Amino acid sequence: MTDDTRARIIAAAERLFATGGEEATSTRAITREAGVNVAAVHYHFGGRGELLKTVLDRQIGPLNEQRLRLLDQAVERHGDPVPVEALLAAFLRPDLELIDRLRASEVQVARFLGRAYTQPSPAVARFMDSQFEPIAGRLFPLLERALPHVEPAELRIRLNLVVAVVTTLFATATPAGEPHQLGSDDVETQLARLVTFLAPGLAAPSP
Amino acid sequence: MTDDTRARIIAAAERLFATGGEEATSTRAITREAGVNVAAVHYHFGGRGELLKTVLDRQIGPLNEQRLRLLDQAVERHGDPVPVEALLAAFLRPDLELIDRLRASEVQVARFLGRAYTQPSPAVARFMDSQFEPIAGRLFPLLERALPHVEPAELRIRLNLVVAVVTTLFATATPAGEPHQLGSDDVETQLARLVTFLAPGLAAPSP
DNA sequence: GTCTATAACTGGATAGAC
DNA sequence: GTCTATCCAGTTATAGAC
Repeated sequence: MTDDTRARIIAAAERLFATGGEEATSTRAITREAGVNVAAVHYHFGGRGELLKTVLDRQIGPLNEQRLRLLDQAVERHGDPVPVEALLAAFLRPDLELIDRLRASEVQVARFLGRAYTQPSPAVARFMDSQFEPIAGRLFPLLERALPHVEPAELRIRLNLVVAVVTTLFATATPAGEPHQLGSDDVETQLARLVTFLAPGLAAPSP
Repeated sequence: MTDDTRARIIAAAERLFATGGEEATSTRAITREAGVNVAAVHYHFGGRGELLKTVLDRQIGPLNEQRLRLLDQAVERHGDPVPVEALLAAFLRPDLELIDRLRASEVQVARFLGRAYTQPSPAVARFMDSQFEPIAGRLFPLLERALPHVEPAELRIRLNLVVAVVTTLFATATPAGEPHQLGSDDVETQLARLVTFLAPGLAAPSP
């Protein structure tokens, strides 16, 4: 039952990190939730920190793969200057879908991803940066071509503000019963709202 | 020396919460930093939780007073429909100035205020809501008159997105030496950037 | 691989002497 | 008001039996 124990630990950690946040979740709570022994975490992962990185990677890895895929599709569909609205939608959709999945699951909320952005321990910070880099490397040149009238330095700052919004959407995600921050439970509506709000700011002339 | 002890505890707590975050700061660390006895926190505040609320109130209270003052000034200056840019500037300026002060002080960063937004314990969440309510009550009607073409429900959501940006500015504030997220160390420039980015999104037609 | 038992800490809180 | 001493709950981690 070695693989099973490992999987149960990961599942339990995802549930507890999601509801209570990383810092508030002890190894013992995880093993209790998983129904396995305390020592199993150290045996299978080497300690609490390694388990955390494993869990983060399992969430963010697929998210970013989807982002790259959607960006490719947007380029195919729209040709050279991809409209900024399409770029934004490709960038934001995976996040909204993930929040939606987490809200719908038995898990209460999905704030721990937001916390990974806003209050990273140094180790987590390095990890998050390394995950985001390939996305920015793909998205940024496309944004530059879509918005040639905005200076790249200004655009870089504005992209960080977009990321800031997404971050807080994670950090303040509500449970399934309560009303969604973006007003509707439908992901398409949420996406349309976000793009409508963010695209004009990205495209605004430099101050 | 009773008042002195109390003041020293508050000062030490502000320093430590600012650098390490609230959850990571123990009562014992605070009393060590303050050079007072462990029991003093319980004597003067009744416990760790009450101390935290005191510290939060000292930071956020003046911030919101300034916000209300600036909103009043904007109304005086511009007359009935205050332009959305002026409203945004009045709302955002106190935050940017506070971040700037905290960056310049001996304190490394000011992330703990961001954390109070994004990962509040239930008690802190209630406290933060009660602090924000009078601001929203003053700002929202002004926004509605400035942007009559946007439905109030839509506007409410967009205002939350604006707050999300501010939140993350706090949560990810950089130390004094490192480059500022908003590109410049000058608060006026930062404010102009933020308003330029956020105002068009607030004013956009409903999707 | 899994468990018990325990070491070695750190946390908040408080009783009681001063 | 301030201190010491102490309690007790909870944490990571690991040694060693099974």
